[in-house]
Amino acid sequence: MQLPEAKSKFIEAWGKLGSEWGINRTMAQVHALLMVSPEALTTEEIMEELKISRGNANMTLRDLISWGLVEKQHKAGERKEYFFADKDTWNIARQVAKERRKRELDPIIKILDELSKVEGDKKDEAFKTFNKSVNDINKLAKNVDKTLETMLKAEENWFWGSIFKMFK
Amino acid sequence: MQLPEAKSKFIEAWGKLGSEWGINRTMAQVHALLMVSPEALTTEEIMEELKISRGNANMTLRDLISWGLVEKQHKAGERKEYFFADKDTWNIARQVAKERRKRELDPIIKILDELSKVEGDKKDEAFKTFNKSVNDINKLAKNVDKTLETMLKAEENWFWGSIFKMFK
DNA sequence: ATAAACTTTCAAATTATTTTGAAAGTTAGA
DNA sequence: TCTAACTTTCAAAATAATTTGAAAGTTTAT
Repeated sequence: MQLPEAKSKFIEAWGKLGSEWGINRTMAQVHALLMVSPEALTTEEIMEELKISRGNANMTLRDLISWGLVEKQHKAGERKEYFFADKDTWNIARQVAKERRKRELDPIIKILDELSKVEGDKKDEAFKTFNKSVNDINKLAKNVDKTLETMLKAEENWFWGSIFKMFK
Repeated sequence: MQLPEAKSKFIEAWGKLGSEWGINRTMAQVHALLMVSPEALTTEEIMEELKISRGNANMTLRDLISWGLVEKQHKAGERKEYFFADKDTWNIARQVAKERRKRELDPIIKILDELSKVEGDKKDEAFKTFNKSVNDINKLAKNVDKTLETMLKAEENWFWGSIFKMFK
């Protein structure tokens, strides 16, 4: 297999994985492309390589920037914007964990907290089951939340810091 | 807030969370409904409660069974099938991790292994970057895979076993 | 063997998500 | 200021995912 073929396989696979995990396929593909590009790319180049429209490229890049996975670069004497992806997988994982925590975990914990407070007849099986399930999920979610928080400040923490070295 | 309202909020929230993580909204909702139901439910009851069609209910229940989250039950002297969800959050988490590992992580590792083998000009920046990114992701994926494997047999392992007790 | 009770299938309809592309907006330099 | 280079927006179009519902299939009891 040659590089160009390998590259498109990688982009395709990353796009598929993303879409299976609720991340827009194109966003994952643009990210994949930038991850294997030594140089920052222009919108034009990305449109060209992935055969996507200008609007799509623009929106996707903005999203990637808001996820903290891509940054804009400017080259001296050029008007064009260049886009560059951090290639440190650990940073990427941390960044994704951080964003998903903020966007999805935190909101559901808020709801679960509310639902934990619902009062009812302690003899009623329906109420008992509801209560137990909601409370258990809430506990699990809070534990995941705490674990992520610890993870995200790994550098400051000897314990997780040493666990993470195992993953590098 | 009363139980019926709380129940629908829970079902709605679980459905939303599912869809954000690539799990069909209806599937997550049916799962949520069964999680708060002390008794096993029939297809009819599920259709009724969630206002979904028979076909949808049937397919969704089959999916949930294939995910290992729901099981069929039969009541003596009845033709109807009843559906019941495991309510132990830790089992649910394990089960989901197990399935997603099999369905999504394993396939991507297979692709990454192939792409790791691609040969090329070691002076070429494009090749070097491709190689490094693919290899790094591959390593991370393999570590996640190993960690999940260990997690999934937690009971047999003193280290993770004791970590997990913190989550129970 | 037949009928009633129940489950499964899947093509077509619906709904949700993503993508396009042309127009509007912005910026930098002459 | 004006214009060319570049970026952003967003309504409409295209695509993808989900859902429906009626027909076909299956099972059980008589």
